[in-house]
Amino acid sequence: MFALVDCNNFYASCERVFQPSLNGKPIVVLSNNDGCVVARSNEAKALGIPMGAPAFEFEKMFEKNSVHVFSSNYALYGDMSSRVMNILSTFSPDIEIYSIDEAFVSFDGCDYFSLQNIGIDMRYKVHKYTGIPVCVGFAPTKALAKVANRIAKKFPELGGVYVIDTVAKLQKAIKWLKIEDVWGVGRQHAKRLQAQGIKTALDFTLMNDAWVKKNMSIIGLRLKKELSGIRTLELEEIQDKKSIACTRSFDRNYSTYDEIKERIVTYATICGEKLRKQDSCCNILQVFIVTNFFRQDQPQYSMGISVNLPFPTNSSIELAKFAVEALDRIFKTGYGYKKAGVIVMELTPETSKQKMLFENSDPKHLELMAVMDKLNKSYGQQKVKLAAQDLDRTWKMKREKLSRRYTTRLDEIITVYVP
DNA sequence: TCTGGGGTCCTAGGACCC
DNA sequence: TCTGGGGTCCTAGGACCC
Repeated sequence: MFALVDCNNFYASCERVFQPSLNGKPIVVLSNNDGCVVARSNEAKALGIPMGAPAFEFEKMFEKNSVHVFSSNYALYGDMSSRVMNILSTFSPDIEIYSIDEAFVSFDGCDYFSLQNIGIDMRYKVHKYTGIPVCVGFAPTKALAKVANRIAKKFPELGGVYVIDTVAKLQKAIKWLKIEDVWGVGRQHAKRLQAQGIKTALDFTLMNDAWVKKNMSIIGLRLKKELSGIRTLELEEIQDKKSIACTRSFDRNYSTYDEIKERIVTYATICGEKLRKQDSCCNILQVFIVTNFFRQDQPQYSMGISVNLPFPTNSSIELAKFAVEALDRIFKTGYGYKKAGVIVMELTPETSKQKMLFENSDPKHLELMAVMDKLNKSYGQQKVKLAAQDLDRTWKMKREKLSRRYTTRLDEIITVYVP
């Protein structure tokens, strides 16, 4: 059996741990630049605030309903996540961290244990040690564990744990689950399936294999089996990333080459840091720039370009150089740019770097980057920069409602008043 | 005025090879 | 006049996830 453990309204719950007075009150957490709503407490959901709602459109509504608004605090969420995952690892050595707020845990060979009780214990310990509420769903396949988790979340009277361990429960669950809520069925597939008269996960499992294969590829076919109780997905090992991206919207429209160039260099530097963290080099680098497509009154332009590097590298200096060369080939004046990004691909391990005949990554950079990474780790992100970056720039991203980094910075830890 | 960011996998079709 | 067959690799685009 698999367990799927999923934190409830994760980002909102993280904020609440350190401000318990907000329990029972509506909370939303915003994306970068305080742009969109990316997390909502149950109370905020009940107010009808949709996922992805643009913050500026809802400002008055937030105020009227006393919604507590937070900028995203990834230092906090990342640390809280690893605490939760550590606790889950004590229940079984076989765990797959599926995202920042959920994990699959394998309980194969535990036939004589009560999974219900294990689930209750997981919930208790995670909440006791971190303050984060979670729900647990058990089932024989991953897709069904997702379903079980959904049921645990949807029906609070179950106590946050649900086990699908009989045919009757399986049938009942997939009959209850609407097709558009199935894991792996997005908007497009849902539309096409509904057009075929498919309303529930059960209907889907009764479909013709050929149709599923043709319209949803072998992924759809696998999903169909999973929902019927036949295992096709196993726990996955943590693997190195196959591509790494740094893409950001700007705080305003940028129109000059120099402004964009500075951003591109910074994004390339960040890609370099991420590459070095997993000991990879990249062989392809992609750069894109786009104007603000919400502004129909302004001329639009978007362009990307992908460059095959002459040698694999993870040196920020070299990546920045190639990124600027790429930018030069796509930048056009006369537009207000709103977003840009650098993506690195075809990653190969640092250790198996191929020596090229004529050109190679500068070996001196290896040590230099190691020193840069070390300094930035001790003194804070982006303390040591390339000269092509804006040295005065501190943090232009809009983050007006940022909470403290309670768990990762000594100078920001929680204050306790003793009367 | 203001609208996020970072990933994965699969397929069809074209280019190319012998 | 008649004009094969079987591969591989790459890429763009589409779908999905959180």
